[in-house]
Amino acid sequence: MGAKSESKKAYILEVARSVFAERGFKAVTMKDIVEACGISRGGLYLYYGSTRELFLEVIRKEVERNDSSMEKDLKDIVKASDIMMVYIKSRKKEILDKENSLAMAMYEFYAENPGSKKHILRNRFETGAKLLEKLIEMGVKEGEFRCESPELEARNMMYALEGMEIMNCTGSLPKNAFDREMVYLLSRIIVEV
Amino acid sequence: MGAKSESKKAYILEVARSVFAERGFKAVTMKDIVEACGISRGGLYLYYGSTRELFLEVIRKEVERNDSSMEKDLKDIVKASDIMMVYIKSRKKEILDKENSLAMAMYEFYAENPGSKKHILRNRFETGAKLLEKLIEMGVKEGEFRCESPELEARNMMYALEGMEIMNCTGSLPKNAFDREMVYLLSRIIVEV
Amino acid sequence: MGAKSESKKAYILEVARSVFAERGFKAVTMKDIVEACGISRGGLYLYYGSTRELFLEVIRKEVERNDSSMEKDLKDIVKASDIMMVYIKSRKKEILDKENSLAMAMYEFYAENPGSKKHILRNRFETGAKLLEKLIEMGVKEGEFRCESPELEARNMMYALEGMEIMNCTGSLPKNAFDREMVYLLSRIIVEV
Amino acid sequence: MGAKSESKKAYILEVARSVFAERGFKAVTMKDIVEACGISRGGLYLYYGSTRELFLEVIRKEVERNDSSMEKDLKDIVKASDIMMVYIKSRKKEILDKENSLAMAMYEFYAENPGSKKHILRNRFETGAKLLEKLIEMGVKEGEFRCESPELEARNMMYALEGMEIMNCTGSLPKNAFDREMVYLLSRIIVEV
DNA sequence: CATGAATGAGAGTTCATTCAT
DNA sequence: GATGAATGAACTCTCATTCAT
Repeated sequence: MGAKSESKKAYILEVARSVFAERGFKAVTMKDIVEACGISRGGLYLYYGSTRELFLEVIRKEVERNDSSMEKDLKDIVKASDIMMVYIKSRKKEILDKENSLAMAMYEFYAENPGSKKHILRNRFETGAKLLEKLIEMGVKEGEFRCESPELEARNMMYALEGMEIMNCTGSLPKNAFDREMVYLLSRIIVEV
Repeated sequence: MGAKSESKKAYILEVARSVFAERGFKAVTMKDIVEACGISRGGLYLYYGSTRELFLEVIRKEVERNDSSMEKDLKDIVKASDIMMVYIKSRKKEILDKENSLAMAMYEFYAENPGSKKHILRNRFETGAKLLEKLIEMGVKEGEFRCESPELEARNMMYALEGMEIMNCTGSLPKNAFDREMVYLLSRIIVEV
Repeated sequence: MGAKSESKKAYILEVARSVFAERGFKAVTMKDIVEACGISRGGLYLYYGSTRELFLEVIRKEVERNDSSMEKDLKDIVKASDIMMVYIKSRKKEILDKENSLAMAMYEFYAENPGSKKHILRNRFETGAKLLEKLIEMGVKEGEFRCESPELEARNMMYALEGMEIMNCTGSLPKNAFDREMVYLLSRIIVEV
Repeated sequence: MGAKSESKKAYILEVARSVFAERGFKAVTMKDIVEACGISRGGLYLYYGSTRELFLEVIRKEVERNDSSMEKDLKDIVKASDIMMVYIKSRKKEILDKENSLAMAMYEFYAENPGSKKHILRNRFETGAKLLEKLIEMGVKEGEFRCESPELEARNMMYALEGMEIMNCTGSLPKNAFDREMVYLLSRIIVEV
């Protein structure tokens, strides 16, 4: 156990991720994965026993990747508004890149498994809200931002991001809507010079 | 002539609605509907030929119901903030009543049929945004509200509502989060006496 | 029994005949008949209990019709070759008018019920062979024809007719093939003047 | 690719052939094949996706078999009348061996697919007619046969064979009828010594 | 007589999962 | 480890047949 071919396991996971991104969670069958990977049916079962198991692993990797990617981008940045821009851009990419996004798959998965540990969606929200809150507080201290309730403002931003993500998944987010909303959100807290 | 028994058709639709509310769209099979209705396999096909057909009918009825329910509630109301409260309460009920909500089913459905006519989600967003914008404008005129950009404020509210809806579907919306957010949103525009 | 509406029974039979002519025997369902007739499911069962029952009745009528039609055409004809031409023309119409022919349906039916009484196909062959034999004999006596074995010649003609019929049913009889064959068959027995 | 077990594929085909021979084309279901083969439902679909696909393959093999069987029998034969006897005997076997004949199944199949490429019935007729024509010509040259129009004589023989085949399928060909007809056909062209 | 809603048996098809090689 | 043939459960859909009205 645990041994086998680590590289093959990783390969399967990578392919599975793209399948989930394209088709969501429920619609994906083990057969789909087998075919997308170009391996044998039995071969897949050697590594993963169900789409559920596969998906859990996919999102575990996803979390890791996101964490490290943010960390990298945040090195050497000092201004709060700059960090916020980095975060917003990263979410923008995530939200608008429908082809490559696991969002819908995760919505489907957690709709069926709401109590799941390591709830990546809940986690993403809380982490993001906390980050934004800190940034706003930092910005207020530095005189960049003005805001009476950084926590609530941060949460409002996060809700709006979630809203735009699901709307984009269902094809109901107009072009430019993301940018307009972001400009508006920032305009509410930025101190004009 | 689409006649058959109108009451039975309505009964099936009602049952189907609850099945979709409980299980989403993709996971529901005709067999599920048959069993939930307590009728025969062939009996269901007499009225509806697929889950898709059923679902489209369910949401058509849903739209009708919502429209008429809002209209009823809006009679005799004159203050903008009162109307806004009615709207918010109606959305609150919709969003938090997970057992009874078609939200997840609609997300799944439109994720697969993004270009669909009568896109109820897009429609709901646009209608709501327009309504809130008008209300804010009215409120500003009456001195109840203050707001520099009613359109953007309204859209932000709608995005936040969408965000809370999907978060609730996936079990990631904490209790009270809805109320806290609403209080915050209102606090931003309400003129304190 | 036997009473009901005779005209409706006849109407159903007429419609059923055209359905069998178009689709053969096996492929036809009671539902097809119901729809073609524009009556109710129960209504059809009031008169006929199965496609088999219907088909048997259809071919019973068919025999009657053919018998009487030949008789009519044969009145006042005296020359053997003229009568033969009438018979050949009547078979030509039957064989080539694919849209309206019950041939394929009958082949299917008797392939499943080879021992059936009132075997219309066997009957048609024997009757036709006997007729042609008599005609050839008559023609020989009158000096119109020459033929050493009227019986075998007649049977050969009948086999060829059957062969062309099934070939036409399956789309493998070329245009003009019927006429060429008939000219050849007649050329073998006609005495040139 | 299309590999799986070649022997099993062949086994299925062999069983399917006998089922088609017994029941025709339309009446045969995938379930029938499954049961006759003693394999699982899914197992059959691994190899063939429909009765149509199966049938097409069955007749493709049939053509191959017939071609090679004729070739084998024709080695070392020199007299035209001998070759003709071989052909007639091969058709006799085909026509009279009802249990084992695909004739009715092919009639049903092509009645539904008249325009089909590789129309085996049309082909069989044309090939047979051409062969008989050549043989008659050869025989005439050698003084074995006498015939004014080998082409038309050959076609007449083929039509008669077709006629007897369908009549046998439907149970309307009397015993000995085949032999009587053949004797007659040959008597018309054979030069008595 | 006539209707047509309702039933349930049965065919088609797909896939998760196992297992001999 | 890896393969892919094989199985059987589950789902979709159609129709012959019945029966209350």
